[in-house]
Amino acid sequence: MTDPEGTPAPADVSAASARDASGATGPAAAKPDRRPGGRTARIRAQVLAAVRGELAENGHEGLTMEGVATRAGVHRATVYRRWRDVGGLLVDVIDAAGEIDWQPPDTGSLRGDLTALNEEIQESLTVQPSFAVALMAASFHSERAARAQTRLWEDRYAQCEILVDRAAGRGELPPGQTDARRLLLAATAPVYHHLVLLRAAPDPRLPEQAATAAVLASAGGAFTASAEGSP
Amino acid sequence: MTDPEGTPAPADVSAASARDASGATGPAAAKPDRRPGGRTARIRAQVLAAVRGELAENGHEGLTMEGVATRAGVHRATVYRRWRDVGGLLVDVIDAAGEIDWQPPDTGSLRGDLTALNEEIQESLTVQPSFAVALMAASFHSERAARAQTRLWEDRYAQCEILVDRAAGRGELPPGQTDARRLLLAATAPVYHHLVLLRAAPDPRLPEQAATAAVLASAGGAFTASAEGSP
DNA sequence: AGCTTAACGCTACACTCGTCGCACTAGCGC
DNA sequence: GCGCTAGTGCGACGAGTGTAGCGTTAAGCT
Repeated sequence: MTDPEGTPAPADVSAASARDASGATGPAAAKPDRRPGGRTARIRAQVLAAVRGELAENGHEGLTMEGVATRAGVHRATVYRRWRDVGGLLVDVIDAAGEIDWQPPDTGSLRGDLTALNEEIQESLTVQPSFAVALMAASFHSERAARAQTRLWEDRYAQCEILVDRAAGRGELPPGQTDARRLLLAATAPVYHHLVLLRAAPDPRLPEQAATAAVLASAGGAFTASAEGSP
Repeated sequence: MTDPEGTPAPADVSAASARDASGATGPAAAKPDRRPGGRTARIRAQVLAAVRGELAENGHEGLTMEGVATRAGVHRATVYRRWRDVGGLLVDVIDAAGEIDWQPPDTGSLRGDLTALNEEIQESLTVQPSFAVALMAASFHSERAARAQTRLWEDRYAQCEILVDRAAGRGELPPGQTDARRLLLAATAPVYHHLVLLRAAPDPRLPEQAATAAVLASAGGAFTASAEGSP
């Protein structure tokens, strides 16, 4: 009961149909899709729609396996077999959302880019229902949800490194290799911190102010590898 | 089932004995402590010790009401009556930890203070068992735990504002009223973000680097009220 | 010491959660 | 069309969760 996903093998049921682009693991290629035909696909669509509906009505608190199954018109056992737990449902919903084609903002200035990025983050944490908040809540119970959350943010940050490259090309950053990851972390973390940990009301000026602070810090050489903190 | 603490009145059972210093609310004063005598206090001590023990052994996942009751040698119903849910237990444990006598660091420089503060935060999120992580997990399920978490961090940040005041007195900050809260947020948020959301391994240099970045940003006037973002 | 009653122990109950075995439906290949 | 079987529906079960009623214990007060 302490480790809900201790068994490694039978957990790829939903991953088989959802995650095909990044199927770099071995067993995924050996068993790509046994029977992806009409009924299976239809049930998956019904269940994912039910997850979205439940999330919209009851929030991430009211997202229960039985509620999803009832709303989808599917038996509980089917949902348990294919998605295992709430984290698996959320992972599949997010993967199915197809946000791989997300692009970081490009406003012409580093400060503008970071501000736009922060506004996106603030909205993703504020909008109802918030998949980001639901995934965070689930990540404390489901290891798969935790990995999905880490992967999601990791991909986003990797994509956002181009913002720093572009800024360096425009000469907005001081000479020396700036650590893009630390700059992005400093710029975006306050928004997340303010909304999730402090649970304060969203401040419409915070995205810009956090971005400005990060730009100023980088102008001071806080994120350059030639600074003092690196051996 | 969707709202475990919809009833407002009977939720102050544990608050009666735990929260006496900040009893600014009305009903707390009307019924301060009906019978705080030997048995009640002893059972509370046993239960809170059991919570700490369960947390240390099984983590915040394995923290269940029945496990706590069994370990404390107390009946389940008693734990349910006095603490209502897991969030109530955590709230009481944290209140009982007596962290009112916590003092922000004083190293002689703003950067040193913020670095020391960040190292404390990093340790509190890294140490096993981490009450901070457990409280975060519980805050997604229990409204009382969420409020306790907000209150805890709010108090900490309020106490830390003295760091900014001292730095201003030493002339480390630019002229103009600096927003202490935003400075602290910018300094501390990256550590939390890095460990919780990105779930990355603790970086021993991150506390110092985040503190340095915040100091540089404040030197650039990012947190002064006379800057552009304030009407 | 004796009385009052808040608080605890105990039993029983209803309910949810997650799993298992079996029957059956419907893709898929022939 | 016709088998084969992956996938689903169904019912039942065990374990865990939370509540209610009632008897018992012991704290607080005179």
